[in-house]
Amino acid sequence: MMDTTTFSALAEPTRLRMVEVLKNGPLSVGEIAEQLGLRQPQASKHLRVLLEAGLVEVEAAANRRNYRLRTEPLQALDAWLEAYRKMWNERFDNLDEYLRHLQSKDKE
Amino acid sequence: MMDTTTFSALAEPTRLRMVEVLKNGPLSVGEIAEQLGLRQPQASKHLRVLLEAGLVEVEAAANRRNYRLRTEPLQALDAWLEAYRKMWNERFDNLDEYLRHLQSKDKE
DNA sequence: TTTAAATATTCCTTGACGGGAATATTCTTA
DNA sequence: TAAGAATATTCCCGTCAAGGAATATTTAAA
Repeated sequence: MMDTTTFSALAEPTRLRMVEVLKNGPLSVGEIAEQLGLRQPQASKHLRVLLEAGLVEVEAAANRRNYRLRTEPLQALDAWLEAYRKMWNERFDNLDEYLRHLQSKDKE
Repeated sequence: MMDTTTFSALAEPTRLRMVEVLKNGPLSVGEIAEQLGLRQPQASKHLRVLLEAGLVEVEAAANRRNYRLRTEPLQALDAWLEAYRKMWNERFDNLDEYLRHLQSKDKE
């Protein structure tokens, strides 16, 4: 069963934006705060949550701390979704079948 | 940009379990409550959140209300993940490339 | 070694969320 | 129409998360 940690972390709009910004590559706290219009302490606090959720990792570089996105939790999410993908594919197949049915009737 | 509603709804363990149980098909409130060991009011309350998040839909059948999983929000999640799938595929490609590199060195 | 920049942490307050218990609502059936 | 089953809602309470402000910590540079 899927753990809710990833969902909780991403349920906060600011943190979701952080993840999206980090998609383009690692950034320092200051850069993240600037891009999102946050005060530095709030940026640090949210990054801490993301860190504890395993969604980011840190690398200290001199004065700065660079945060990089980790894909593992997202891959887990992806795997969790697998079971549900079957659902909508299945439904699409049904629709597809129905459309074929209509079409064959059309020929008559 | 992805909406956080789906994440919020799934961040609650009980609601996540509800979604997973509903994967097998629609269930009434009472059935859901029973399967998850919940009191009926709590089940109704959580189902309301899922309903407002668009993760389930209801169909009234006599005395009962049958809740069915809706895949749209999950499909949106799936689409959102697409951008990140590229990341880990890319990384895998790099590893792959590296292994090929090692192998070609091996031949020397 | 003092100063300054970058980042993390703490304290405080407020608002949202979840559970429990009781009650209201809806629909069926006698 | 009254009674009962299934479900929804309300009220209360405790907890927790998030923002603001201030401060601590770490590291570089003068």
